[in-house]
Amino acid sequence: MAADTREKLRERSALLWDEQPRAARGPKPAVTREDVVRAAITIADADGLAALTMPAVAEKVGFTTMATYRYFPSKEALIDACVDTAMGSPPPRLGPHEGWRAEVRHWAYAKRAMLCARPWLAELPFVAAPHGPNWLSWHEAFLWTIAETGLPPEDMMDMLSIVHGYVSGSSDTAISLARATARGISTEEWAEAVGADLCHAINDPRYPILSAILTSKSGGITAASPLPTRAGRPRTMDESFDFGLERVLDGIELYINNARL
Amino acid sequence: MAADTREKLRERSALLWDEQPRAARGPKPAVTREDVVRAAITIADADGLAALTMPAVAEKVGFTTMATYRYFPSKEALIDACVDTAMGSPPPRLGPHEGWRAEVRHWAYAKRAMLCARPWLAELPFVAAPHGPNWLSWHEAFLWTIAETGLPPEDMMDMLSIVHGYVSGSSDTAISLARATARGISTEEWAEAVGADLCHAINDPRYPILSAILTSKSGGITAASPLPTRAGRPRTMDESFDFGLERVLDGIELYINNARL
DNA sequence: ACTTATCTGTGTATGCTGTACACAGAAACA
DNA sequence: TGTTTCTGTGTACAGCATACACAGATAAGT
Repeated sequence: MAADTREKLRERSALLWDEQPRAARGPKPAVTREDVVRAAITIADADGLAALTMPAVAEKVGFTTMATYRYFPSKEALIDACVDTAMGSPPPRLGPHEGWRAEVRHWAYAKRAMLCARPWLAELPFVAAPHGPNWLSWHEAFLWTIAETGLPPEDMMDMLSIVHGYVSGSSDTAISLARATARGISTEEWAEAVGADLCHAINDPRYPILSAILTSKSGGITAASPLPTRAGRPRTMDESFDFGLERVLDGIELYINNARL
Repeated sequence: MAADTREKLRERSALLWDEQPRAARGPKPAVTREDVVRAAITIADADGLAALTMPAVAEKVGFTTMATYRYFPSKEALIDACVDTAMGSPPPRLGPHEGWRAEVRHWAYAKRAMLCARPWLAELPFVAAPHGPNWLSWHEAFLWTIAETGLPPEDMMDMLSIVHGYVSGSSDTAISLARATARGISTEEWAEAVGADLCHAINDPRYPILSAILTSKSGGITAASPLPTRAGRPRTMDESFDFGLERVLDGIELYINNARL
């Protein structure tokens, strides 16, 4: 790795973690770094990550494009700060007597809700990007919920990886819908666009099972979920997430119970 | 949704699915669409998604930037094709007597390996993007493995969502490492960069549990895994993935067994 | 109070991107 | 032999991230 790259990463990380002392000389900045981040987040919330440009941020804040660079050395550094701020704090835990399973469920719901509320967060690749205080807080909150199980540290971390992985991975459809909604696309139009490609499978010999599922009476694309649902007991997108989460929690619970023996 | 947007999506989808008839008049194209896609994938493999620009693709193929637009109407459409091609075919199943659990495990490993082999795939957000033949094939392959359980269609689709979610979500660390490796960054350097931010938790009162784990004798950052491992039984990144997958499969198995009653 | 160092926001400029458009030549049909 | 239609090229433009130099503002040191 070029020393250049390493230095840049260190600088980005420092911007997230280290309070920089206020400059002694010179005029005071017109706004704070927090103001710039707030403006950037507002833009991303409204018009998506593609609209988050340095000129747009500058205009929102009220000064010239280049002035933004007085607050953040690069767009990457600004986005780092946006991510950590937009992530927010993890939810407060339910209570002391709820048990780890309810707490983990609570955490997972909150994480999913956070990702759907700010769908642009999921567009940012994890490229050894600096992780800030809030990112660590979410991890800490999960570890707290699982600590009562008495699992050894490496198991706790792996449980975090499981639940985090399931939540972020399985929410991509919901996030896609959220992104579409944020841009003024109706749920029906979104479902039509997503479902259109699935329909290519129908009657295609390469996809016998998918085709059977999609044409079975229990299959079908609904507005609430592009995945097949049974007429009598349709499972919405959120219900599918819940269903999957319970399976994951079952697996974790089984391990915990076995580990206690 | 603007009719414009919808039409563009339809065009992108058509490019993935519909064989366009060869033009009758005019000169024959110098290369094929597949050649263009191959060149683009080569660039992305070598230098990441950021290096995948229209000029770069054109130069690789051997003609002018604008000629690329004779093959794909937009960069988005080109990337659609790259994604589907780069994903490749799902692995052949193990055999008729291996059982669903071994088959699903096999599928999950293959999917993870595919994502790590082409880390730039994970950088592309799922924005109601068209899904091509290979994408459907991976789904079909999974459904095949789970079909023998006799679960109803909606359960099969949800199981797919669970495993797909876990695999893609929990592989982000491994993908990040793969991306770094592809760019010539050593594993040690990568681990140092990722671990640096975790270390901020140490002795910070906001992260008591994380701090305790990181400073415990079983904690520590190793080259193979930025997550804590126990000295006696270190769990590498891949082992953590396996461990988590087995928990997920346990949860699924429990449901299947209960459903059979 | 005056100098001087230093910081802020601005203006200008550069190289890169995706892509629109018009054109010249080539290939097949009439 | 036109005529049509498609391919690859050249030119052009708007928008992006960002480098650089500058003017004015500010506060520390004298």
